[in-house]
Amino acid sequence: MLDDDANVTVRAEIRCSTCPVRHRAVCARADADELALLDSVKFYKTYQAGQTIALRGDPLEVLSSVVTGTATLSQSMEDGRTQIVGLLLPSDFIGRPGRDTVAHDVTAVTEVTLCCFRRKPFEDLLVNMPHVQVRLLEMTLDELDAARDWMLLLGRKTAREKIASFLLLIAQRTVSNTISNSDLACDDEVRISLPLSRETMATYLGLTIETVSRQFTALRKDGLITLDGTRTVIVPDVAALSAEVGDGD
Amino acid sequence: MLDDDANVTVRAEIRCSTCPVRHRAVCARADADELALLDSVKFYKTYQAGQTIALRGDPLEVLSSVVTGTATLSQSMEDGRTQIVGLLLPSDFIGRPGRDTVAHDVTAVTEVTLCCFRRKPFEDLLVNMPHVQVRLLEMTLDELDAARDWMLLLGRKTAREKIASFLLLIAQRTVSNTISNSDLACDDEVRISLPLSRETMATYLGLTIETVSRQFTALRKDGLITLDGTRTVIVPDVAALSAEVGDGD
DNA sequence: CGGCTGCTTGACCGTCATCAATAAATGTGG
DNA sequence: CCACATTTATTGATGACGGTCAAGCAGCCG
Repeated sequence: MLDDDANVTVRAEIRCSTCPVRHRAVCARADADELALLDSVKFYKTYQAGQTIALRGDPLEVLSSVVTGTATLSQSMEDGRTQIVGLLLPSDFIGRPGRDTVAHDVTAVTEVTLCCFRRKPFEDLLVNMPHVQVRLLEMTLDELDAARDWMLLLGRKTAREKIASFLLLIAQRTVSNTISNSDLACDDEVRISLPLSRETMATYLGLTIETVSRQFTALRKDGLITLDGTRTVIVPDVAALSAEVGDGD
Repeated sequence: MLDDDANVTVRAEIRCSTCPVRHRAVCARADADELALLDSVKFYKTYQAGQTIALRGDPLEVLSSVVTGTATLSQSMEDGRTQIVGLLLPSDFIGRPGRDTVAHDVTAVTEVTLCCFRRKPFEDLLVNMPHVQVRLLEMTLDELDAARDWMLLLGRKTAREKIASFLLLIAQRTVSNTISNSDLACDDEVRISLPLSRETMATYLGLTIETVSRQFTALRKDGLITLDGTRTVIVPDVAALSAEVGDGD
């Protein structure tokens, strides 16, 4: 995992206390002692957009938290069909203590900075960091819920519902990363800047790139969204878009 | 959760030491002290096929392990479209410490016996049961992997591939529940008795009941399976069926 | 035996994938 | 800064896979 071709490794360039994901990542509820432990062993790595961070089956040597940028977890079939099975946004955790190989391909879709720990030392430290342990279980349970919600989308939703769900998901996550966990309910229009290309969205939603494009056009023609360039979506009426999702998300 | 209409509650009718899931459930690596703690607070409940075990949004009062039988986790949309997001077979855990409401609908598909714990006491005990805590994280990570594998199936696989994947999944889980975790690679034919109806399979696979039925027929005509009644499938050549899956599962 | 439920089969149709051609955005070098 | 090349996105034409609607069939139990 975390191959070193053409990416930068820096040891502890940021103090945890000023870290942008300090209060949401796996260290969220770490006390002073725990934080000092983490701080002493952590290091940063940066990957460029498009770079592979890890491949399924690789030895799992490094665990990490996303500090900035967006990465994907994906699963592929022999003939090339691929499904993104997880979006990794700032504060999300990569890798799992107790496993020795990587379970899914990890790819940077924008420039990504990771806060890294070597796996073995981290696992050893974990015993003495009950708050981190609890937080890790909590985050894993959240991911499980998210994965299961996505299963409903993949198995049962129409292309239009998938796009609407996706836009609202990104809107929600953007809002809760800027403002402090507020819900997205304001009547104002919302500007979303998409971290993903049409192709990546298609891979995430179980669609083709053409269908994604057509649904964007359709939503635009129906006045539910406005496009500013290709990567910025304006949602004039969040409630109206929510009505397209098909369930109470 | 765990409403009491028409189901049986029995306190500690089985000793943990003779429990069929003792070595695979959340208690798998519990030591003598931990097991004694669990034993003193556990109780059993039995649900009939078709009964609702819990509904999304219910207060989460009881956590449990499946001892015998099969249950499903499912997620529904307003208009009734439903996706099964998890199969619960013996040893699987239901509910999550740290949450106070049920996240998904839980339904018994056969008669189900659960080994139950009231949530609050269980959470308190958890602090003193490190082995249980670790096992719980491990099981949650396994579930997450399984959910993500299923996302590939739901998003990218054809109906035929879905059915083949499902049959092999059940075959694998049946084998590893009888023989001790051996892999299913024997050249002999394998008999699978399906715990699910066509309808439930469809809900699990993101298909309709008609498509499931048609694919069973197609696989039968191609000599990949034989049906004995409607609930028993004989796979004469596991490798041949595996070739229909599309990836190295 | 009739009625019920669950499964299979058939006919038809819609959604989305596929193939293909532009068009727009992005990048590169002169 | 513009011409050109390359990637990314849009739009169109067509068809296949799986969904829908509907009828028949099989097993089960009173």
